This record gives sequence, structure tokens and C-alpha cells, in this order.
Amino acid sequence: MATTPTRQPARRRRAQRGSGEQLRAEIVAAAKELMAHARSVDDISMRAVAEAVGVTPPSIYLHFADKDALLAAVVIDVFGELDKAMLAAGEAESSPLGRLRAYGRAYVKFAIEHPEHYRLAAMEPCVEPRNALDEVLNSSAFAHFNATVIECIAAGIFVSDDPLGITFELWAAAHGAAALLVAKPYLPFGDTEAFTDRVLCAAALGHAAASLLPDLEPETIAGWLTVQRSS
Amino acid sequence: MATTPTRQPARRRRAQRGSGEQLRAEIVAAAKELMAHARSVDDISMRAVAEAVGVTPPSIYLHFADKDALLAAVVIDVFGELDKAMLAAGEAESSPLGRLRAYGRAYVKFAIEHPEHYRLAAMEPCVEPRNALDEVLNSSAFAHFNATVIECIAAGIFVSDDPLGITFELWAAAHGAAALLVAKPYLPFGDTEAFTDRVLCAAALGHAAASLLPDLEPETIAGWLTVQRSS
DNA sequence: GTCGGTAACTTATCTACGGTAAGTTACCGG
DNA sequence: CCGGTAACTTACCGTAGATAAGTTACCGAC
Repeated sequence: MATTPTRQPARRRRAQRGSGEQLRAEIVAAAKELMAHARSVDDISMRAVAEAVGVTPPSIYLHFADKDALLAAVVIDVFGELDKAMLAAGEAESSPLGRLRAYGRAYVKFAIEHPEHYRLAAMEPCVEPRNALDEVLNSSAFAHFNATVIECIAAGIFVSDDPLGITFELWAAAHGAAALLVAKPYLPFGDTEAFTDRVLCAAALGHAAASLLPDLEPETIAGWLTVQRSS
Repeated sequence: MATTPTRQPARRRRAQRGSGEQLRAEIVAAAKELMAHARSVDDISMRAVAEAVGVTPPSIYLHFADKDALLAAVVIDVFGELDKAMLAAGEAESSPLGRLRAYGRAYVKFAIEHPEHYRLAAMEPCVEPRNALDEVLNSSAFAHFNATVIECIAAGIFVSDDPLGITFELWAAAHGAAALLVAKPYLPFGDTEAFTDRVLCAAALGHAAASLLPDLEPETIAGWLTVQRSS
């Protein structure tokens, strides 16, 4: 009675011969699930993941070199979900600019609804800097975002021969809103969706307006604003 | 010879009777220094901090309840440095808008030069949510930023009765650039200062331009841009 | 059928961490 | 000079990530 229950009840049946990948998928799923209820990546231990799957901790290391590798796998998974959410949000929009904003809204919404997943994917120092570049740039979410920026250029919204640069700018704005809302949720941002929309809209409109001015000196901007307001 | 060297050589002299605060300051300084060379907060252990100061680990707990409390003290210290850097950068600027951008540039520059400090201060889930609100809002850096936004409203750059909202928006842009540059330094942002400037300028100009439009529907924006470009 | 090879998994253990309880040292006011 | 207490230390606990070495059970070959 006083003996620890160990993990006898959750003991998992040994997998079929060729299906070692099955356990890998279960581990990623378990880690992702655990992360949804954790406040930090430190809160989820390899032991906890192992127990959730019904396996002993060392078994995880047969599929992942270390904890970082497991978390990286979760990140890839999370990026996929984010992409789906963004695509779904942009479907209804007809204009490229509208789609861009819908993407941004969905991006921030996803971050708020999955704070720990977003934190891991976008706010932690990247786990493996080797292929990380390709992973981010080739991630569907980023690619779709960039494609829509290109559409905006084609539609005359933006004037630039560097769509990637614009994408990074807009991403910075979206990430800034998301990161702030996730890291400091107690600050008086007001309605989060309205705040997000203001930030995103300012970023897009600001970039477009910048191309209307000869330069971006404070005096030039102030003068331009005065002229605009008076007319 | 084979015995571990323990920490005999770095043994610290016992402090004077009334000066317990001295050790506290040394601990914070050591933690801040260690963090400069660490890749994550997990890389700096209480043991390492203790050894750097020349003290045994439990002594730290006489001044800080736990590791989070120590890190919180470091955060406060870091915010102070950030404020100094921002003020210095804004001194030369005469116009409020120029000062605002100088602040933003200095903010991002500080984040890039002190990535781990910035990460701890702005990207980690806040350590103590109780007084954290006041700490951030009353932090000098934030206060100065907000004051300059108010100046911009007075100068007619922005039109709003909610300066705090504008401050949050601009902060989101600056934080987005900083966080992205810190978390994903390998991405092809190009020149970091130029990138930062574009993001900041777009945020400020975008907010100002938004007040020129009747609404922010995609069609309205596209139409306005067409008119502007043709004139 | 059975039997060796090996994939799949476990037991046992290492080192390091954050944190605590209980003890010890040395300063200092009376 | 002596007792009180601030300022520390020694010893320890539980848990974490990770590894080495062992064990089990599937499965193809003969």
C-alpha cells in the first residue's frame, strides 16, 4: 500500500518491429500537450513526457538527441498549426491587404491562445542555428505571409523591390504585439484584438506612407503631416 | 592532488556587522555579469553566482527568496541601464519625433548588445505579476518614452487622447524588432540599424497616417494610397 | 519450427541543479 | 570579556537531464 505505484499501470505495449516512428510521434504529441498546461519549458520534464506516453525516460533518447531536439520537433509541429490557423483566417479576404491583416490577426491570436507554444517557437533562442534559417523561411506560415506581401506589391499597395524586407518588417510588428501580449498580459493594452489591429495597420500603412515621402527626417514627416491635415 | 579544489581560494572575507547589503549588491552584479556570457538563464546557476562572489550557495538565499527573486533584481538593474542609454541617445535630438526614434533605436541597440539581459527583462514570463505592472510602467525608460509621446501629441505629430495607447503601440514595434533580432539573429534582416529604423518609422508614421483616414478598411487604404501616389 | 539478430525498451546510475535545516564563526554593544 | 546575533557554512534532500549497460520480444532465415 505504501509502495510507490511506479508506472506499472500506464505500461505501454512494445511497438511492432518496423514502427519505431510511432513512439516518436506520440512523444511529440505528449510534449505538445504537456506544454499547453505548463508555464515554462522547464515545467515539462523528460520524465513527465515519458510517463505521459507510458514509457521510461531513456526511451525518449532513442528518438531525440536531447531535450532541445524534442522541443525543436514540437516547434515544427506548432508552426504547422499556426499556418493552418492563418490560412483559415485569410480565406474569406479578397484583397491582398485584407488578407495580410487577417494573417497578422490570426498570428497574434494564435500566440495568445497558445502562449507557451508561441514562446517556444518564436521567443526562445533557436535550438539549432544550422538549418533554422531554412526552417523558418520555408515554414508555410512565413511563405504564405511573404507571398501575400508580393501580391500587395503587385496591387500597388507597397512600392518595393524587396518583398522579403517588407515581410520582416510586418512580421516584426506582429511579433512585437504577440510577444508583448504573451509576456506581459497584465499590462493595460485594452482590447487585445483592437490593439493588435492598430499595431498591424500602423505597420502596413506606415510602410506604404514612407514611400510617399522624399526622406524620413523628423521635419519632413512633421511637415508632410501638417500639409495632409490642413487639406 | 586528486582532490577537488573546492572553492577555498576564492573564499570571501566576512562582511562588517551592518553591511549585509554589500553582499546583495555583489550578488546582483555577479549574476548580471554571468548572464552576459550565458545563452540562457538556465546556464547561470545559483552555485555559479555564489562561486563568482566567493560565497557558498545558501548565502544567496539570505538576500533573495529564490532564483526568480535574484533575476528580478537583475532585471530592475538592467532597466536602469537601458534608461541611461536611451536618455543619452535622445539628448542630441531637438524635435520630439526625432527623440522618439532615437529612443527606439537605442532601445533596440541595447537589446542586441545585451541579448540575455533583454531577454530576461522583456521576453521571459514576468517573475512576480503582483507589482510587475507598476515596475514596468514606472520604469524610467517607459516613463520617458511615454512623456515623449505626449510631447509628440502636443506638437501635432499624433492626434489622440490616449498617449499610453500610442506608447504601447510604438513599444510593440520596437520590441518586435528587438525580439526578432535577438531570437533569430541569423535571419537575413540586412543592416540591423536600418531594419530597426524602418520598423520604428513605419510604426510612428503609420499611426499618424491612420488618423488621416476615415476608416482603416483595406479598400479605403488602397484608395487613399492611389490618390496620394497620383498627386 | 526454432533460432540468432536486432529493434525496442528498461534498470541503474551519474552529475548538477534549486532549495532547506541546522550548525558555526566572528563582530560588537554592553 | 561576554553574550547576542548577523553573517555565513556544512550537510543534505528531491528532482532534473543524460548515459551505460542490460533485457525483452519480434521477425526473417533456414
